[in-house]
Amino acid sequence: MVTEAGGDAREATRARIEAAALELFTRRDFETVTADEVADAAGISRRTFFRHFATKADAVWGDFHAHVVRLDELLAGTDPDQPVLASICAAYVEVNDYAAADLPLLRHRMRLILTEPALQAHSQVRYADVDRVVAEHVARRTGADRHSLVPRLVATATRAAATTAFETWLTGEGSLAEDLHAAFDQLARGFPGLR
Amino acid sequence: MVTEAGGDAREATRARIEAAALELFTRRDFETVTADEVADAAGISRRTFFRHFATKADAVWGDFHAHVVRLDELLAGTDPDQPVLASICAAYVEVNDYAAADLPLLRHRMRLILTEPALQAHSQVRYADVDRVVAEHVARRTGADRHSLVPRLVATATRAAATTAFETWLTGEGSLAEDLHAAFDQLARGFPGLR
DNA sequence: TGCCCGGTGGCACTGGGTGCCACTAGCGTC
DNA sequence: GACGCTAGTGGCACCCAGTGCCACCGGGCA
Repeated sequence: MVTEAGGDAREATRARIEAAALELFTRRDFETVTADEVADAAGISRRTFFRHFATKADAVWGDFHAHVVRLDELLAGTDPDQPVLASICAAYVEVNDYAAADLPLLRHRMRLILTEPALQAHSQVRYADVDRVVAEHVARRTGADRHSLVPRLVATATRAAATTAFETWLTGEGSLAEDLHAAFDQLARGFPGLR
Repeated sequence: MVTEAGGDAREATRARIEAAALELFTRRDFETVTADEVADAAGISRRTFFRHFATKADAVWGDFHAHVVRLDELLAGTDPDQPVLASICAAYVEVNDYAAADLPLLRHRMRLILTEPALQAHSQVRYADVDRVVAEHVARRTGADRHSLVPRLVATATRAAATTAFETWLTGEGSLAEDLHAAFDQLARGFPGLR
């Protein structure tokens, strides 16, 4: 294989795989596309595909770990006077603040993740990291043990809010930030009218 | 195969598979146990295993569909004067009201589902049915479209509460009903102290 | 007896994922 | 220039989940 100047050759093939995967998965079903086909489309071997992505599903997620790290940093840097829920909402909005040019890509990606059963299932594993980070933030702010009810519950409930916001964003026309704020607002007010 | 008097022979083998699977998965890891091993332990062939359960993971869940149906009926039969969140909480408590003798089994099952990554992932698919049922209930009660923000959000958030309640129940000593009420209470009050 | 039918077992096949080995290109060292 | 090192790759064999197909076997029924 030709190594194109510098050590970012690996990053380049990774990006090529990612693009090929997203294109194929969007054009057809996720399940009917085999790893071989993605590898072919990306111009690499099946074995190499699984060296870059542990799972077929992982190719859809891009560098999600970087997002989690960023979310963690954002949460750690929030104003202690800001209400906890508001700080989580702000961090979610910030970490999902994509440039306009990247929005179509994000739409494709999220549509896949929220629609395809296999990817829906896989998302649970990825979101576990998010939950851990948020629960630790809540624990820091409240002094509670991070394994106790409130930190865990806030983490899973806010993630539920974020996921639902993504769903409404996909089907609607508003901005993602608006939808996130709307969902968090409902959550923080304890669903007014339903109590 | 010997057909043991009546048409419930199928149900009997299904129960045998389920017991063998739970026992093996609890004793070792879920992933390291092969479908062949479960089939052997249950005294049937691998092919028959997959006739009773579409997935290795499904053997852990028992007849979950019946639970969803029951939850749906409970929600449909709730008092219209009762607050919506309270009606969902009550339905969750009711559908998880196990006899004391069945609690150890439930603990094993839930520990597996909440601990093993593969089962965590699979749970997302099963819980999608629960979310649909709850969202429809909220839509009925509020008059909102069942695909709009509030019904969806209430469904995912209450499920998050229920899941978290199961986690605290597993690690603590309280009753499941208590933990469910505690989680729903936090949720319905919008997390007092965090706003 | 002949027929249907539900449950079963065996077998071959696809596809995801892994371990192992061999090859190559780049790079520094003597 | 020969040497070794390393990162990235390809190929191959293998394991395992899940499926389609066919053959068998038992019980009920005309």
